[in-house]
Amino acid sequence: MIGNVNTQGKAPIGRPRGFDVDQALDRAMRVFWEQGYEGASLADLTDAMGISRTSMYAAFGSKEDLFHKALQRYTDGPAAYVPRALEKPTARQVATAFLDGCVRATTSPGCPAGCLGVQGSLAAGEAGLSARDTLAAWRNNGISLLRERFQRAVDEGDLPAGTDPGLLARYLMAVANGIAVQAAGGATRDDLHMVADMALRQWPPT
Amino acid sequence: MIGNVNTQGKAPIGRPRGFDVDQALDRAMRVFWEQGYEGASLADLTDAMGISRTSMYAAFGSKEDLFHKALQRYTDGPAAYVPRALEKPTARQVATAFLDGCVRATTSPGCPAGCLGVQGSLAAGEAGLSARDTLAAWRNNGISLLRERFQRAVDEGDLPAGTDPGLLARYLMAVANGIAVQAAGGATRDDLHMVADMALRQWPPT
DNA sequence: AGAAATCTGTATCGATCGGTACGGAAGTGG
DNA sequence: CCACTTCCGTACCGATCGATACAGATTTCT
Repeated sequence: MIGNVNTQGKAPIGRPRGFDVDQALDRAMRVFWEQGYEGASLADLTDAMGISRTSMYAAFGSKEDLFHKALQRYTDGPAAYVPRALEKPTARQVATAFLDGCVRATTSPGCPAGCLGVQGSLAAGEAGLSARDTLAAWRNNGISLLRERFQRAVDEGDLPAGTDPGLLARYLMAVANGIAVQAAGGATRDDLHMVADMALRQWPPT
Repeated sequence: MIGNVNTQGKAPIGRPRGFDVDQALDRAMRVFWEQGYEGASLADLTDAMGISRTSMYAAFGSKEDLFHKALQRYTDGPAAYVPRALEKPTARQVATAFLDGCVRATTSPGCPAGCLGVQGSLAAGEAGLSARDTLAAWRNNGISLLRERFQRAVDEGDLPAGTDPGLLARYLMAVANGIAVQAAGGATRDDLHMVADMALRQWPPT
């Protein structure tokens, strides 16, 4: 009855879904974020989502599918600071906004500490290998986005000629990942903000 | 029959152990390193150690005890670059040796990629909470060691007066953790060495 | 030799894992 | 009304989880 408005005009035939898919996905994202892919059991997930196993499988396919959809939601939600940072006018502002967004996202009150893209599945047994590889690709994609943005900055003269955009991108991502690890270990937002500032102190002059 | 030499002179009564404790612990450390605490099952561990479940429980107590002993072995082995770095004469050399050792340890051929202290249990379900907290404390202890060393450097005039040793320490640990995450995702040693160099480019002047 | 102590392999424990079969409930179309 | 479609709760699947009971094997001490 909730949240399944059919934009085609007609209501879908059959019994309507009894829960809000987006809300359930949000709850699942939190659980994966906090406990990791392997550490989150079906019982943990369905309890948090407020639905039964059957409903979860019918709506999302499998635990792995659910994880992928939760990661997509994470990308569009808590990790939306990444595309926003890429739009900043200068490379320095991109870097600053990226690390600032990372600090905020990994220390956000009411959300699990750390980054789903890091702690979701960093090392895993056989059951979690797929999730691990998915997250590694997710992080590498972030590096690629930063590299392309910094390449553009070099082409535009915003960064000095001869600057290695790939190195800047990997450096920033490494610092962000380190901030995420520290956040997962309980570091405060102020602590990590100072770390981010320090990491940018030697940014190439414009 | 192997490797249980009694340093007290007398052999212990009862049937002697049929395997080398240190070697078995080394194998277990590798499994935890590669698969994480929750991702490493008893079957994975005992298969790698070459012993039965019973022998493992008799010799090490429990999975959690085994993990603690494996972490201690990791501290004394692959992570021994930390105390070595702390002994360097200047703060800059400490920082350089620390990050260099981190890059080497997290990209060592024949060893799992990444750092056991990070990926052993970063996010976990109920079963892995103890391991997660243990590793967070382990990383925080590393920060404390660095901070104390940098405080000494400030006192000795090796670092400029007014330098925040705690910030330097947390910054270095964050970079090291980020390097470990990148290594777990497949970054090469050369990639990460350049990242480490860049992270030190703005180190306070001596 | 015989008692005592320790180690090892098998076989198993109850609990939980991810995933599913099935039937009734609840909505649509005619 | 009725046929049809879909959702949901229960109950259950085989497999695996960490951990253990037990008996036989192997060693030291007396």
